[in-house]
Amino acid sequence: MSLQAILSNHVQQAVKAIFNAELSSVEFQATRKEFAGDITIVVFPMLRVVKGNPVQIGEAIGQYLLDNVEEVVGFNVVKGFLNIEINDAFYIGFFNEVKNDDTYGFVDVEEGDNAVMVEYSSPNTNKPLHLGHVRNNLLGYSVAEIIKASGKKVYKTQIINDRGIHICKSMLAWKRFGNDETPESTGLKGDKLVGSYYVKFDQEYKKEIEILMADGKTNEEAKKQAPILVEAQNMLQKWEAGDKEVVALWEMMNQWVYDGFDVTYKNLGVDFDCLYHESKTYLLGKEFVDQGLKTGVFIKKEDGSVWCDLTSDGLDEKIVLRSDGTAVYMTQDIGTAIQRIKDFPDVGGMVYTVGNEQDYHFKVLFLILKKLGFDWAKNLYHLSYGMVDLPSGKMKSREGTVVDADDLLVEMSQTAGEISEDLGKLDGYRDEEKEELYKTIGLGALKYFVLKVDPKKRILFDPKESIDFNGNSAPYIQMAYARIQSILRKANLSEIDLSREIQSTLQLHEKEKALLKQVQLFPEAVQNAAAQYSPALIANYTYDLVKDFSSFYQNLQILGTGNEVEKVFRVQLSKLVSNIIKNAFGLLGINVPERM
RNA sequence: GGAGGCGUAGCUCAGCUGGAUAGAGCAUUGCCCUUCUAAGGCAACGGUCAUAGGUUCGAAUCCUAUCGCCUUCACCA
Repeated sequence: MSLQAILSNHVQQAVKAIFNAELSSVEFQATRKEFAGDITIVVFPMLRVVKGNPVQIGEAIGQYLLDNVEEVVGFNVVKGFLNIEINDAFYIGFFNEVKNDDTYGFVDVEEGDNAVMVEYSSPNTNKPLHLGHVRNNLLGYSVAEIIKASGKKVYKTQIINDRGIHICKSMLAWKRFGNDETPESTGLKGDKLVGSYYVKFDQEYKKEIEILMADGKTNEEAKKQAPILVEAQNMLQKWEAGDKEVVALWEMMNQWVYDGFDVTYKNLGVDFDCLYHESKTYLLGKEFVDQGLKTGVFIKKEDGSVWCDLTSDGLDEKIVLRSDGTAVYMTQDIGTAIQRIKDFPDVGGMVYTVGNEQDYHFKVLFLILKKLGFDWAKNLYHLSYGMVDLPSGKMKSREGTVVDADDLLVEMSQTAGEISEDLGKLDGYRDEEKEELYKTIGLGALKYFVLKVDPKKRILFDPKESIDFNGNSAPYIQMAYARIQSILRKANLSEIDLSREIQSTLQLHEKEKALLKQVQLFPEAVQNAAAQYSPALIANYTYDLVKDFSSFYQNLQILGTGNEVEKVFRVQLSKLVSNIIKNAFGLLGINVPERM
């Protein structure tokens, strides 16, 4: 039973015994550093059922707790705050319980029927991944891990946007200007190669528009009549008709892109359990549009287009099928969602990691699925996140103002290397070991930089200012971990008996107690993060814990002074903290080094 | 115009379901490496929580209005 639960029961009993009133809940908070005590009970909310002076009520309850609860050794009341002091024995007991639990605070997966599907990444296949995708991938992956830790089964997935006019543009440019270039012949990553043709297409397109406008066409006409665009549209029609040559080219170039993406995913440390291809699912939604028409969820207009009227829900009318009967984005997403539940019947909810520019789209999608009568539709969540902007504004692929994901990863580990060299940290290590470490540190810094920010806020990324390796950053926390590993090595485990129960004769320092209080709250932090789909919560919580530990441990002779029991306790406490760091960083997808 | 989001220290951000004197990092300025890793520690400086009202014992947090920035409201995806 948790401390809060114990106290909560007793406070309710106290209120009943002293004031003859029923208290439905008790409000707790951690006692602020300036005041004596460990945990604080807020008296104000009780005034609703107990009339009187908050200070006197607090005094009465405090006295009752002191008399009746073993763990309570003192109390004081400041205004309406009842500060309770808890004895060391409770914390030492708690510590003995958890000190050897390598997964402390992190619930194991229980197989059940409450699985969650998490979608993330889902890039277009005509451009390489950039920093915006990196944020998406890191968020999605981390949220998946956090949900897992909260006790649910998770399927990671993505929908691959392999259909539509944008692919044809790259294909066409490759045919015209490609000279049979391949990733092998050029040595380029496949996604980079295809991306370069997408840019090439756009350049040609602009040229042709200018020529047409010089001929006296209006801008609008020119945009529609440019030969290269018309040709791309023809190509799309051929693709939809199943033209062999076009489909073969499409398959080849898409494969190049997938191979390129796979490299980036691997470097980012993300993965997927299953994939959905738009080209294979875009027709599925139509079936359900028909069904919805019959049940009156949708309406058909004179021109044949199908709409969903959401005005009674405060939204607009939304198109779900074009007048020519072809599918739109919404149609496809309806189909994909239904298909996923068919494929994985244990899935009871889904999380979509998609940028906040699509907030409206998902609001509508979820509403339509509800109207279609799917009971899982109430468990859909749009994990919406803000854009990553540059000082110059938005990233735009066509204008080349993007921070390329691969380049950034290389830069990060290079920076880690430079800093390490300057500090002379790794003299004497083999080159491969160094490289591995630089990756761990550089990638960690990037991931933490992105994940520590509330998902819904936009991130400003200044390439000129490198990502932090100091302060509230992954390398700081990684270093704390590495130092603890160093302590554990030097502690000479054969001499110090780590498995020994810490005796009750031990006197806890104030800071040690404060640290244990935080440790106690960690599982709750994980649950909150899962409920809110927010890795930022875990990141900031971990930093707070490590910072407290660091400032404490800086002034502490872990192996030097004190008696044997204290020494063992410090080493074990360090070990516990490092376990928590490792597990928390696992939830963020960040590795921890044994030394750095 | 309708809808949604954001606005907290010079900069980047925390601040859980309302709680005590609003917290970190960076930057600036002092100290601290014969003490298991200084990517560190201690301290100073820095705030009208966009603005104005309201709700209440109590508001950065909830409500309303205003201002500023962003997104969205396509037979694009």
